[in-house]
Amino acid sequence: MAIKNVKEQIIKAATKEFLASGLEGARMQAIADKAGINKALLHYYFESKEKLYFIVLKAQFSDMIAGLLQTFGSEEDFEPWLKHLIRTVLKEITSRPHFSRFMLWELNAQKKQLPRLFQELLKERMQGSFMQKIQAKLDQTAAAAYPAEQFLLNVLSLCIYPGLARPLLEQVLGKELFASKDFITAREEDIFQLIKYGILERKRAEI
Amino acid sequence: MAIKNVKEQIIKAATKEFLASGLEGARMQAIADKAGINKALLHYYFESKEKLYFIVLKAQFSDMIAGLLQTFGSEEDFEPWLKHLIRTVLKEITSRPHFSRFMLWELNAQKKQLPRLFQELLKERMQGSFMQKIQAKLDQTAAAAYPAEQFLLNVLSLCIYPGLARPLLEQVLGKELFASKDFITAREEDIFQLIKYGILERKRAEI
DNA sequence: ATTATCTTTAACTATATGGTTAAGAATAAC
DNA sequence: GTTATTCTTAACCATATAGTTAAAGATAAT
Repeated sequence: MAIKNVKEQIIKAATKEFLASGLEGARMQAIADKAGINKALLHYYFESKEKLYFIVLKAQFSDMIAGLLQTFGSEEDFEPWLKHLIRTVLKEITSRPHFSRFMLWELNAQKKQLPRLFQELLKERMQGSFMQKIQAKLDQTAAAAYPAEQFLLNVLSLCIYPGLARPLLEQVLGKELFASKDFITAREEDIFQLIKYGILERKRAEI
Repeated sequence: MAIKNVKEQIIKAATKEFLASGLEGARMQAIADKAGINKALLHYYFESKEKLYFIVLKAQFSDMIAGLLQTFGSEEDFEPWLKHLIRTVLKEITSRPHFSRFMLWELNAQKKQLPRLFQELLKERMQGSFMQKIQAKLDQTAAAAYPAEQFLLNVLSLCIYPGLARPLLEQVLGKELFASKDFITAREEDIFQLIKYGILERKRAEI
């Protein structure tokens, strides 16, 4: 049976197309081409563009959330936990080069449906309060009472933005930078140090 | 003569529409509506969607770059300079809520034209090497030899990402957070502290 | 072999949208 | 008052694209 194979190929192709071009920008013909089939067969398996779109999206959300939430809640001391966290976010982001870009764009364009879908999946996967866990981790350290929201913003910003703005930054910083293999590992270490010293040492200095 | 008035209104409307929806997603009818005129008059003043698009874009790029480059090159000591820099980036970003989002999306979609336009404007406005100035500033401090690229990435990430991901983050952190007036000022201070301690104290600790 | 399922081909419909056109109305310039 | 410019109306064209359809071919299941 070639069924599942083709369905899988369609989803794969559709994922690429939707993440690269959004719902409006995506072309059903392009999806069919990428999947190596024709439009008629595409509609034989999937009713409409919208249906296919939400199937793709749900899968993407789930994958992403799964990897992240697990790491956020892991039972480690602060420093190894932070390192682990940074590495995971960087890995999840770089392994899905178009996902965050897509999210930021599409969450604004399709403002009714996507936030709801996202919210549902978050609730489904998240047991207990997520922010409280982060706060608890912080409270084990010299940075006790440092707000978990700021912490989360810092980690996400530092990990996600560079990959997001890569095409832009390459114009300013030069094409070579991001291409270098060491860059991500160097970046990983730098983010760790920045947050460690930026939060812990600041608190120590304040006392 | 009502000419300039209408042209201005069209540009204003087009800017909104293009930044919100991109080149493909923007609708000429929507631009005409927003400008309070009809499609015929729109084409009476502007040949085509593409032409209008690039006029809008060039203006936006110029505005943005102007404000930023000035601050980056200002002659101040490190700490006031950093504070000034962070404040300016935050201001430029929050005053153009759709611009960075648009850039990240569209730079990828229209990959030939936009980077070239961006590059041209950067060269035009930038005298002397931009990164070298940043490095010079860093070298005045305890963080001498801290790479200017990492520094720039850190500042931009921390300032730009939260505004960018706001709709997403509000799902996780709650709607109230960003709405609060103090949030931006608190964020401004936190970014400053984070970079100051994260870079300077780290270097001191390493010695 | 026969049947059910999968797949292609190719023409077709419906709709949205960028852009045009021509006639005329309103407004300014002279 | 006459002319040139600005603006509206409303119909129109061309094109792109989501989706359909019908007929036939290929492949697997029985």
